[in-house]
Amino acid sequence: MGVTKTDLFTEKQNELAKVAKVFAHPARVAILEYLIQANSCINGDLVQELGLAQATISQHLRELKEVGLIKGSIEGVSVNYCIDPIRWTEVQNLFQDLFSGFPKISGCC
Amino acid sequence: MGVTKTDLFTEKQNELAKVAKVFAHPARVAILEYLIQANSCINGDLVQELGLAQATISQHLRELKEVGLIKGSIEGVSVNYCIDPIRWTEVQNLFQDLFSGFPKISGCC
DNA sequence: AGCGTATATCGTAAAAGTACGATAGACAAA
DNA sequence: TTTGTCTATCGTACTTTTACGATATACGCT
Repeated sequence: MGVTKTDLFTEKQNELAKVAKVFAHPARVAILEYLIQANSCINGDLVQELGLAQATISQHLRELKEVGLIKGSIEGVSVNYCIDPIRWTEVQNLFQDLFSGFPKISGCC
Repeated sequence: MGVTKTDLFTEKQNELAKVAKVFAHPARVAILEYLIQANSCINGDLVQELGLAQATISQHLRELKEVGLIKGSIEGVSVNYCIDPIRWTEVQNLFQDLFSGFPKISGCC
């Protein structure tokens, strides 16, 4: 995207935006869902599952890893990826805070 | 971004990604938070509050409107924006479904 | 050592996002 | 009607994202 003026916003707003960016691509959502039901997976699984090129999957995995939602452990030739439960809950709370901040009662427009 | 191969993914994955994209910018998060605490606001309020150009705010408001999270009603010269409670809950559930799908017990890596 | 498998990284083309000035349209007040 | 105010849209410059082929690296096996 273009330049984002992060200095205009609070740390929490920037953090939420950064995490949301990771959810903002169906491939990464699909990877997370696959990880949830399979518990763990390797890059190759996802190439089969999603039909994207290996390089593309690797790139998505890196972005998921960068925000801490997943972590990988080397298992011989391959790398085993899985969800980080601590970070997962952390991120869940981040969204929860925003969503629950809105009182459904306040009818307006 | 580049081209996203939406046809490779489920409708729900694409929908979640599309909504997440809206949260993926701190300005839009800030707008939503402002709307939550103020109940409603106009474009001009946000220009003051956020320090972005009027055209930029308008652009962000449009994206929020396009996914249905907010709606605006014309009020004389200005437009009153507020959160759509129905859509808000809908989106909340979309994220909730993903987050709650992961059973915290499954230790792995 | 040599081969096959698995992954990460580099480089790149195409597309989308961000921000803003300039402009246009709509309304209220003078 | 003219002026001032508020908002949306257009056009544009710049940045980031997406996807993939090509390549490099690392490991296990023979």
